Amino acid sequence: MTKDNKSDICDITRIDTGMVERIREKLINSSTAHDLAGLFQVMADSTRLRIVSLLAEKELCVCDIAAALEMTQSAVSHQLRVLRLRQLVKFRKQGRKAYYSLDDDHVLKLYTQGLDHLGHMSGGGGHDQRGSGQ
Amino acid sequence: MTKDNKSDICDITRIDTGMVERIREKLINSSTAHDLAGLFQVMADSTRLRIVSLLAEKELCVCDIAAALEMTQSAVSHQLRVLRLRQLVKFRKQGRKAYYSLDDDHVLKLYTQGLDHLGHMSGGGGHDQRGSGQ
DNA sequence: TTAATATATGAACATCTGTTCAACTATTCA
DNA sequence: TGAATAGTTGAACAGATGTTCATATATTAA
Repeated sequence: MTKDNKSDICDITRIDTGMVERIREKLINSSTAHDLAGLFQVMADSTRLRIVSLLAEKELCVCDIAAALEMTQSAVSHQLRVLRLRQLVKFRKQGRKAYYSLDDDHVLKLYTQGLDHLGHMSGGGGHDQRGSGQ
Repeated sequence: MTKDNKSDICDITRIDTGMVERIREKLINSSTAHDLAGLFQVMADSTRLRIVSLLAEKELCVCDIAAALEMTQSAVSHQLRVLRLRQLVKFRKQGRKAYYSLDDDHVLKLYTQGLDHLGHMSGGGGHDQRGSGQ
């Protein structure tokens, strides 16, 4: 795809073929990269993150979440489905309600790790990470 | 979850406004949610993750990465730009080459935390997370 | 039973995203 | 100087994504 010969790197006459081979051994395999991208993709939406921030506190039903987020039940249900398919949340049915909660603490770790990174980026964290919701 | 009182939210005639207000206090604010989503979005692409997996090992120039990934320089440069804009990688120019490296260890933490989550999902990790790259 | 509630889901739509292609700048070498 | 190398970037295109709307299912209330 790149060039006709994969032993070529930048400078054909003195490319370190061995070096490229060595770093390729460190390369995450495509399948894992795809799965990992899928995981981060699920976390890469502000609506889903807001849902996670709520579920971090307590188990909630769909309509609770919809009310708190001031969104339609349908939109919330669609996003919960995405979170469910990736096993970030689990749920139990009770009557006509469906109570959702975080699947395990790895989700929360990822979430807080992300927030932590934001803090480091802005140079010491001058802004609230939690607030009025709007 | 006492149902004697006003624990029901969905039921319009006896919505627990107070409960919704309480959980709304736990809600991440929209601006932070947006920023965090942006961060995860950058991690939510297999090409960028493969770049990160390489840079986790050592500083590399664009053409090294392109060679290792068997992709065009243009495509890699575009993705490095995305990583750069979110401050996940930094770079230095040396001659006509641009050497990229991870900006700080938070990126790596996020990356490994994600891999860790994958391991937990598949129920004990039966597959390699690093491999031949293809 | 009928009506209302809680949730789920397919289709449609606008928006966003990753790669390719072409063109460009900047550096090095002859 | 001119040619080759390393890298960047804008436009275009195909594919993915989030919300809305309409509809469907299941449970509860009357």
